[in-house]
Amino acid sequence: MYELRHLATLAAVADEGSFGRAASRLGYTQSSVSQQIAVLEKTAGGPLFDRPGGPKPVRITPLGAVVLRHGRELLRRADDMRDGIERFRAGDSRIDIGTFQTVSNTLLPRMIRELRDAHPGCDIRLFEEETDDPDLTGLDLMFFDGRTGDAIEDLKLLDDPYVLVARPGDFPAGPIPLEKLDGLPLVAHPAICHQAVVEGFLNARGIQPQFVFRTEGNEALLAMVRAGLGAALAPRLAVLRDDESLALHELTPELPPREIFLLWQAGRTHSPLAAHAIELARRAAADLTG
Amino acid sequence: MYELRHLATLAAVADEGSFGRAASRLGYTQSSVSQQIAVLEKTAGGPLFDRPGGPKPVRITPLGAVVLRHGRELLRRADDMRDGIERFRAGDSRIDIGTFQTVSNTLLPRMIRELRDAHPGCDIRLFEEETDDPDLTGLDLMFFDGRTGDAIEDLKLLDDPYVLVARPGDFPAGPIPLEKLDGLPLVAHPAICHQAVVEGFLNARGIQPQFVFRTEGNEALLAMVRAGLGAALAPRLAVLRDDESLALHELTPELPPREIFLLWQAGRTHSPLAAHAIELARRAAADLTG
DNA sequence: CTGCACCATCGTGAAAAGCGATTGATTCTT
DNA sequence: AAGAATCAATCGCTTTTCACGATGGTGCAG
Repeated sequence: MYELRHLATLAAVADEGSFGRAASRLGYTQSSVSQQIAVLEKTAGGPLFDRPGGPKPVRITPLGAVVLRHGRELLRRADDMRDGIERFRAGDSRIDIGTFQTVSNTLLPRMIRELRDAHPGCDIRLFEEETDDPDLTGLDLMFFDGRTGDAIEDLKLLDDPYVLVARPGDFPAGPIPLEKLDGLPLVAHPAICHQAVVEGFLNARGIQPQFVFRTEGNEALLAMVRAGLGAALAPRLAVLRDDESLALHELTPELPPREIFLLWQAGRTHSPLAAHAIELARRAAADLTG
Repeated sequence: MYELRHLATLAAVADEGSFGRAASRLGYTQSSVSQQIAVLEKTAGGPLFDRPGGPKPVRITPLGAVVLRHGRELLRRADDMRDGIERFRAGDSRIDIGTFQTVSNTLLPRMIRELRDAHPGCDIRLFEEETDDPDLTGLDLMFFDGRTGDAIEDLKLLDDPYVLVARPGDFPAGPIPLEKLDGLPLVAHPAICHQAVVEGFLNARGIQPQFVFRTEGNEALLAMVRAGLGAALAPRLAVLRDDESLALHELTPELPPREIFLLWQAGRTHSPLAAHAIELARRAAADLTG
């Protein structure tokens, strides 16, 4: 088996025309270089250099030229490999992240910005999908509002409490008793993911709001509220900014908050980029709640 | 420094999904594979595989994937190198040979045929040049009618005696005394290389033939003899085949024979192809004289 | 012939490779 | 729930390789 170390020595000898000079260039002794070339010559099956003797430079043989040509190519590729690994370790690589709407509007922008600042050359790819059954294949990380299967590890980022969003004046200020929701016309997200959990919670208590409109789009949801179609039962973070045309009411007792997790395939060792992304997501979530 | 042996092990583990299976595939023990991967992981600066434990297969990490991708490329190139060296050693390569007319017509055809038979894939390139001062740069071997500089080694192939070529009946059969050449109208090669030596030899003895025509072309030379322009003073091998229209006469005393050598750059280690070519030339020359 | 520059070789010590046995962890089976 | 099975890590040990310094031989120049 040829080894890169020997090929590097071969190239140095060819460059320098002398075993001794090659040795000092590489930090070896002359005898070591001599032995390395001898090993290479045994492997190749013939002499790689002609040694004229005396102060004349050694000259590559035809066989040596063949080995040298391939060897230099190999050494160049090995350098490429070192570079590639170095860049990967520096975070200059790719990360694929799954997300969903609320996260895309709240956590993600800040996290992406910070990640790009820290790793200018990196390639961040986002996949937005609203589903009950997250598919992590091909993704390094995924935001999701719930825990899932056992081949998946998670980090809980934050609790996103449910609130009632209404037009100012429609409800008295302050928390609203849960029973008031019974029969109330509401707009809401489709009954998937955590929305289904919340509605199950209400049903279990005999509270049955009247869902008059469902949409995945947060903006559409709020527009319906402004239009007077009804109040919205939605997670707090779905209401992006302070908006004077909308009033937010806590509920009492509280509904089970939507829990937002960051998921990844169990047992996976993260790339530096992914590890950093997890930390940034954690910090962004802490800032959002705090 | 990364080593090819470790990269081969890495690839085997990635293929097999198991240290132990990779070990038996490569003829190592499991512990050896474990250590090799550990070395690679230290070099790369992080884990290359996730080990779930138990019968689950190990899985490559993102960092491992980077190393593996480059490693496979390196291993592929190393295989190419082995192939290249193997083919070279099998003689499946190139040889550049310098020659001149007489050799091209006598020794070379047989030698080339035998060389191609022995090395079907080889690339033989011929460079025909008539000169006093042979230039071996870029040539593996060169035929020449004389020894030359000190940076050149040679193998004497044969003596090519000078003969007088005439029309049948122009001279009595048998050897011709050298003095008969004095004043004789002759056709001959240009006075270069060994021809110059021969004419110097005649001059030193006060013999001055009358050179009525000179040409490099052997066929032209013989055609002039047939046409009756004069006899030809030429090396024996310049007269290719038995030809009833021509009579060959030895000379007495003999002229210094043209010596035909095979030359190469001094100290050079020959490729297998060149070594074989030398041997074939030697044998062909022996057959020609014997 | 002597000095010089150069490579090969030898002996030695250190490092690495490789192996067998054992341990510890995890999963599958019963 | 307990045991069997699978698998990687680790330890102690031997063998091989690596690297070094010293020495010797060789071709060349003064």
